[in-house]
Amino acid sequence: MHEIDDDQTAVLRRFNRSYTQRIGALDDSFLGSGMPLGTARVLYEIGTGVDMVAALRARLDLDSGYVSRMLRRLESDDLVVVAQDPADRRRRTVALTSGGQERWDAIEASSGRRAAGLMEPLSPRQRERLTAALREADLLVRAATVDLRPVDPEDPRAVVAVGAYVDELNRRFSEGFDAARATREDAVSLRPPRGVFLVAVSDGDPVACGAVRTIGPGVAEIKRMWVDATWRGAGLGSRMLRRLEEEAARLGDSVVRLDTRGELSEAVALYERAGYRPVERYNDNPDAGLFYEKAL
Amino acid sequence: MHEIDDDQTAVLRRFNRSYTQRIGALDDSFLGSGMPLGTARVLYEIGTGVDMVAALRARLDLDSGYVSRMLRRLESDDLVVVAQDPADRRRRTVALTSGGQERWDAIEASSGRRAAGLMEPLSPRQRERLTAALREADLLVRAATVDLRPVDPEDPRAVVAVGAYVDELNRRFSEGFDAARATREDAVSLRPPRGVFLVAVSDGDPVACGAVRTIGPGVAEIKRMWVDATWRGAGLGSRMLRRLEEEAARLGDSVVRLDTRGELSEAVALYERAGYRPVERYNDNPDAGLFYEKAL
DNA sequence: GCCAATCTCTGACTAGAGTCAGAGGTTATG
DNA sequence: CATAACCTCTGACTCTAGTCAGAGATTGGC
Repeated sequence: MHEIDDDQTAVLRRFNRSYTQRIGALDDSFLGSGMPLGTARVLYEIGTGVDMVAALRARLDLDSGYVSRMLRRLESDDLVVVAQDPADRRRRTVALTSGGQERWDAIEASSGRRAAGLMEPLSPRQRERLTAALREADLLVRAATVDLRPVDPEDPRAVVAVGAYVDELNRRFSEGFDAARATREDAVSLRPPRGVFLVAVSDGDPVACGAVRTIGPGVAEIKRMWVDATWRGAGLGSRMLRRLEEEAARLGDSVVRLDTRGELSEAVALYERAGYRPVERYNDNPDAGLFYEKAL
Repeated sequence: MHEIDDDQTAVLRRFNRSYTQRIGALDDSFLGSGMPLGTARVLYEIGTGVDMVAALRARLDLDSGYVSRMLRRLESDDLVVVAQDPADRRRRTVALTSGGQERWDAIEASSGRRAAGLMEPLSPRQRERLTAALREADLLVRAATVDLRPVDPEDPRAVVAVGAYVDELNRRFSEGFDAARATREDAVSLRPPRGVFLVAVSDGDPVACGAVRTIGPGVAEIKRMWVDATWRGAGLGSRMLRRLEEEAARLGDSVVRLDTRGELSEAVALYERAGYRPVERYNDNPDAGLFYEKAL
């Protein structure tokens, strides 16, 4: 790996210190709502559309008993209603009551006011600088902390990612790719022991995917490379590619191939940067025009 | 005031959310130390050189009883020694023991490792982008959250600030300005009811200062404008100037004057941007070559 | 149709963070 | 030199956050 500069970690740590001391106080806007922070966070998530208790727990990474108790409190304050999910009666759904919605709006407004208050002392130009810096830092911090995890091609997150991938191909080439067919195909070849499907998940949402499978003795092929449009430029593609190569090695392969097409210029640039070299057509994929190979 | 863009607060809030969820975990490095976060923070501050219990309390903004208890715990773990301050025996001093220093080093190292771990997935170029963005954000966030507060010219913070101001003049012009004399003069004219002395304090340290005093019927004069070199470019100077003008108005003045010299180009630019216009020499300050005035 | 797995809930805890009221010694001030 | 102001400490609390063990209802897989 590349060495990490001490100055860089120092900047991060310095920022962390000043930030938690100052803006960390933004969290207190939750406190201004008169309920404990944990409870307010739960209410907030419900307001943003999380409608299953299990999803809530996964999102906030909390103990089930703890969440249950907080929901009970919110219920007795008449801010949410919890009901049985008719589809699976073990599960429970949550929703804001009208009073809960009001409270949510109030939290939202107060949080916005605090953010505005923080920026208030700055001149318009400085605000723009701060906003730009935070936007950049946000993208990179998020990108650095997504985890690439192997999932089954039929896992909901994989299905969503492939759906987005196919949508994009259709938007760009309008040639009628079919997401359901893609998933059916993937289910055959892109799972152990012949292949691996990886998704990059951030806040529970898939933001990138990629897969690899063995197509011949010692030869692997990379498929389904996709990065969400808002996440490009943060190095997610190359990270995914690197991980897929590791997976190929683990499958026992020493050569990696892939097909793509010239119009996907970001992808092509990514592959070439990563050391892939053009080769002759090695399959009969009618949608592909360019073929690449790399020896591991 | 200027309107604050909703998009800008949205960026700030989005950043805040992703940040506290991800890097906020940097704080856990304190937790890895086996002691509660509060206690670890206290130990950390002592290690950075805070040597008075009172300073510690002010710095972390904690209840005196609470700090006392944490110190007791650190003492019983043989990490710090608390002793009476001989100069003022109500006060107590704190220092790390050798064991405490070891522990501090360990916390420091682990915190650095975590920061490095966060950056590890990023490519060198992305790391540079992240570092630059955080550096910029840090400066602006700090600048936005300093508070400008009126203090007595003999307040230690004012004395330190004036000292830095005089040092800088001496470095740039080497004409033997004298800090002690400056403070003596300020103590006469730059305190209520005739004048006001403002310091910008960040983390307990003065990072900018400025003062205003009435020098004639309806006429105020601005003095001691200084911004710490590492804090320039964050709008602290114009904020200070604006506040001083408000103070002048409060003193009942409607015209503000000031003197400076052409070599102080940043200062001159600041004044001109703020609407100050050159006027004839209005005093006999031998160190000044330029004179400005603004009607409020 | 049984058994294991899943989801949610309750009860019983622990530990950390922080507040408040005063006691006791010490120093500035008129 | 009395008195107010100051600094630190102890005791007695409150509130949150979070954990753990199981009970009860429900569902999926063989």
